Amino acid sequence: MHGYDKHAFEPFAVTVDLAVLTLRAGALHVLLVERGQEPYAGRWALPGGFLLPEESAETAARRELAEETGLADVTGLHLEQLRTYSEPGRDPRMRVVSVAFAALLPDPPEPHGGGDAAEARWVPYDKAQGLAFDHDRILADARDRVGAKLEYTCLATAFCPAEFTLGELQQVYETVWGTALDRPNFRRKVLATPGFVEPVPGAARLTGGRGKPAALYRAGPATTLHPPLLRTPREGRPA
Amino acid sequence: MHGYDKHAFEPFAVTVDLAVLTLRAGALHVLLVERGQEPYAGRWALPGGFLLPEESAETAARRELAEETGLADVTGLHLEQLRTYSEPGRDPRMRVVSVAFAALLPDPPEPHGGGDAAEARWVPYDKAQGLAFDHDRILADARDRVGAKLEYTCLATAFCPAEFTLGELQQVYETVWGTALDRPNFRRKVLATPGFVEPVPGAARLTGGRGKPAALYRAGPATTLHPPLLRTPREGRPA
DNA sequence: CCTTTTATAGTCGCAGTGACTATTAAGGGG
DNA sequence: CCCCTTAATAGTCACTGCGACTATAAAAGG
Repeated sequence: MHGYDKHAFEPFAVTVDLAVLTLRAGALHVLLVERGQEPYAGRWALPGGFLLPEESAETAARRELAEETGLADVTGLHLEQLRTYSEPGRDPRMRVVSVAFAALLPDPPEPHGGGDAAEARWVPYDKAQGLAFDHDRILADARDRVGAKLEYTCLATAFCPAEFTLGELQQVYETVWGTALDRPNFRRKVLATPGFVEPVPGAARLTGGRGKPAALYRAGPATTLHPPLLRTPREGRPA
Repeated sequence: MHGYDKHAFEPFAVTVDLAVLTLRAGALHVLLVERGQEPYAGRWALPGGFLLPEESAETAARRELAEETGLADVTGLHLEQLRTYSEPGRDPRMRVVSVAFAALLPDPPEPHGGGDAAEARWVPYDKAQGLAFDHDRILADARDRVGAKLEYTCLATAFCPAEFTLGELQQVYETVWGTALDRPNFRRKVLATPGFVEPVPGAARLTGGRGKPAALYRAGPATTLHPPLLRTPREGRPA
């Protein structure tokens, strides 16, 4: 009803919390910071902080992302607003409303404890439990959201560098979903989806490893996948 | 970084805004209220209001929903958190962070202007333009979200009464998506999806109209649709 | 040279689906 | 009462997307 002029209103502290996700060594990792103060001193938590007076939540999230990762340029990175957590009592000291974001990084830098001396570290998703506040829930929501959006959007390319192989793209799906995918079928599906990826014309090659060199692709103009790349549980195959 | 103890923080006003959607006469309608005060006096806006000190955003949204619709019991209604709008300047008077929700109603009551004398009215979605604040955008986001979730969740039943015919369910899809669907195919698809709907055993009948009476169904236990009910394949190269 | 490894190409069969036709069960008008 | 209309329900058919699988190509290593 927006009767600002008639009703008194309670002021709230507004923060952003970030679930910064990346892939390291074939496993999903999340950036955590160690809390130096009460409450939850010594516990790990998602990076985050207060909104400044002239910032939107998105702006604040991107600022925190830059501070926490130490990356010079975070403008190209995918930021996804998850939802807002506003339960009374989620912070024992005061009433805090927090807007949660997921951020997807292709190449994880070694983090420095940003402005606030607290240590920052990449932690495998499965080991990231017992976080401060309601951050366990936020992190779980982030993974759910990202996993779901892989199905019907081009979000997977946000985990990849500018140029990538189809094998790397497939690893994104396999790692986030925790399932194995058939390589020829994945390839057929991705290439059949218009605008998902486009080949890098200057031919290919990559991966100093063994085997036949793979062709390079970059993200295409599409944002949504038609038809979607559906998750179908499949037993692990002998790799 | 949650350095509450080190940094000063700005207090914000936190509100909820509701896009209350329903189907009347085969068209999507939204509940709007007329503003009585500046800014935007005389303009239509989405219902909403401030969070009370001990309320979560969801609780506040449900309270506002009850006040604005005059419904005695809103506990069964579907509330969907959309996103949070926090751009500075979205309210010309003060810094307001607003958590937006979509609410889905099966049977639209005639609204009374809730607590705040302002008039409330059902407006066809297509006519709801030029709203106050950034409510045009919130309303568009609500429709996008609902339309998308119809594809892969059971959300459509939230627009239907406890018992409904497949024809009514199909009208939900057709109205929200703005496309016509083939009736036999829709029927086949819905019945083939386990847990989507279940027949009301006491046989059927409804709709005082002409034609063969339709069987009645109620919502099933499923929440997601496997496989999804995809919208008419729209090919695209956006941008 | 052969083996291993990884990328890429192609085949086969089934399930889901779009387009369409047919049948059933009501009401209304002559 | 008969017939027309209306709407729900049943069934057909061809195409396609996809899962499962096999085969070939191009590199590195021994």
